[in-house]
Amino acid sequence: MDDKERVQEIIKLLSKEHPDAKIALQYIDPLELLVATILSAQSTDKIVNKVTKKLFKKYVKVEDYANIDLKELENDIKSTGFYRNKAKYLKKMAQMLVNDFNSNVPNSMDELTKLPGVARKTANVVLSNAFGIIEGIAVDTHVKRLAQRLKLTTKKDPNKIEKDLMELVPKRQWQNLSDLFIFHGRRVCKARNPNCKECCMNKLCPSAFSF
DNA sequence: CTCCCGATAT
DNA sequence: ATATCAGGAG
Repeated sequence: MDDKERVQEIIKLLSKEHPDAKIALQYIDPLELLVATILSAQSTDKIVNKVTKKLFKKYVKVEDYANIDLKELENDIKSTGFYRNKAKYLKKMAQMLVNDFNSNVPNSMDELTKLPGVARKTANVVLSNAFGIIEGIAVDTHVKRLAQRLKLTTKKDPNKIEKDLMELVPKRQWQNLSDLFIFHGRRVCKARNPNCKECCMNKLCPSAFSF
């Protein structure tokens, strides 16, 4: 069986195991999702959701981020880590949204990736989940790790991994693939001590039991 | 490539 | 103690 057939079997098995696989970040509009996704870098959805619960009551409009004192914003997001960079990105991003995008979150890859702190991963998450627009596959640390272990790619660069996956999987499954890999990566195919014994697709994985 | 960085699991 | 967590910029 070639890789295209193998990945279809993988998706089938993962869908059965994780029928609830979908984004775990809490948000009610594109701005909230954009902010939550930026905060999620090298953090967990659990921590981000805890932070945004308070954050989204205090910051409702882009102007609220654009006008805030940087130190205060840093303090509000501190527990997500990388808080100085993230605060700087959020404020500059909000200023750009006000100045160049009429205070709205844009809905195209080109426009989103112009924003400070937003590259393809964040843009893909916002486009697909907030706007229903599929332009690519969100390759985060989990998608990267699983794609490599399953040998669906030989690349290291997330953008190249995204390209390989896009050629391997039909567009209608791009979103689901990302969600399934993230769920499975958190629960079973963990970075440390992956649970190959309990993994539903260990027969399809070249790396199974090799850790 | 390095740097950013607190919270959590092992 | 240390690796890792829904990354991106310089």
